[in-house]
Amino acid sequence: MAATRVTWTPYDGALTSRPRRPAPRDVGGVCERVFVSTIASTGRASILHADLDSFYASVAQRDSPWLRGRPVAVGGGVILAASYEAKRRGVSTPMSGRKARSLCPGLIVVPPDFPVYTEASRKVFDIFRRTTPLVQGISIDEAFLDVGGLHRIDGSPVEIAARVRRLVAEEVGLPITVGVARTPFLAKVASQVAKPDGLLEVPPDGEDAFLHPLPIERLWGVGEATASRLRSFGLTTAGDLAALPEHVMVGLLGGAGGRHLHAVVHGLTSTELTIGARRSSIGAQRALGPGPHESEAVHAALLGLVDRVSHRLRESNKLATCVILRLRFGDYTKASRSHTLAQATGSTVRLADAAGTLLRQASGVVAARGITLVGVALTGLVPDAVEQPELSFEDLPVGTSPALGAGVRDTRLLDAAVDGLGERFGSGALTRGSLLRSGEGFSAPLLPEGDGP
DNA sequence: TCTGGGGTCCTAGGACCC
DNA sequence: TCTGGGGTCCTAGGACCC
Repeated sequence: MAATRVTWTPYDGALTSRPRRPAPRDVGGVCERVFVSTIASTGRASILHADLDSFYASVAQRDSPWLRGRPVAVGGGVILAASYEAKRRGVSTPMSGRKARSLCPGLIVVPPDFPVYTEASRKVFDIFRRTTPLVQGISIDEAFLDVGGLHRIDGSPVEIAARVRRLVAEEVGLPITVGVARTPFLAKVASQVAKPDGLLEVPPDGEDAFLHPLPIERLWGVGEATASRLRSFGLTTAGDLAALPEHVMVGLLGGAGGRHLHAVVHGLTSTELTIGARRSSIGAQRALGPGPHESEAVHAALLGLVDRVSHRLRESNKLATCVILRLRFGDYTKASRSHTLAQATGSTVRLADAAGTLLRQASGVVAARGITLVGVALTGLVPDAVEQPELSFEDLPVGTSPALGAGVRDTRLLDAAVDGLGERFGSGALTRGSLLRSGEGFSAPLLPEGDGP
């Protein structure tokens, strides 16, 4: 630790410009625009990991001055974020609201406000992109920045990090911690160590001194299961792991995990950022409560989720080739079922059919264990070459159907429904204006409005 | 002490093909 | 006809992250 340097003061020096631009690199994907930063010279600490502190809670304290200095948590049934005043009293995430209140009497719990977070995040990422074109977003509140070859700003990485912190404080009003190191992994660990509201550089010649005393849980990627496995072998610090040869680590954790962790504790992870990589899955899930739940209710919830994810799928101009059904049960065990489609699709009807089939296939385990959560994920995403119709359900001259749910946007769903009605009752007599009721999902017979049960 | 919603990546077995 | 190895895809599950 002695070799690390902590800087707590903002940088106010003059700025000069020095533009450089990375070359795009084809990584084999279709229409991928992936940039890999190659500017960071090995041997220099020029990767920043910038991480907003207790993001949601900090936004609440920013917007409601009376919350400042008090223990604040954001969430409801589950704590999504806790201010440092609350964290010091033992509140953490994810934790039930009830437990958090019992640990911290006087805790102020406020509901989340996601549009406000999205806007704050956008402003912070604007600051990142004004700092360097090489920004790799990790989540709504953290990103890596490669400042080894700056676009407009000069100064040492630590000076730039201090400037980012000052700009975020001045322009967005939020505290942010920055770690500076030679690799993204080390920068990430540095920022976690420096929290809250800190700045920590790990100089290249001080990496082992910084990393090796840390408990294994501090290593990015080591969670509860891995940590307890390692501790059962008497391994408690990063230095303990560094003393082991790679093949022993592989024996303990398996191929990829062992090799990765061995590389991590020897500072051998990549120095590059991956920028522009695209999402590989789209999912949604819903907790159903303790239950029991009727199978129709579970099916209806699933259809609502499919509608949501298929809408997001089309919004991002993609098609999906694989549908995954996720289930959670009363005893917190989980199960999943997946189905690969013969052809990629963006159709709510086809995706709903696949998801519904998977749910029926899983009905045995659902009945046996008591379902408490249902989720759906779409993977195998490919670009959609065909323009999707922009019509929304609300635009169409039909009344919404409770069975379809509000916000069904796939016009092909409606077409299929109309086709179904036409087949059943003869075409011509029915229009969209006389849609639609269904008690059992999309493949069930459809009845004209007013004729339902 | 029972926990929400959004993701990523890895493993392992089986099927299938060459 | 039998046997083997390698590669890839599919499926289910698990770990981890914020």
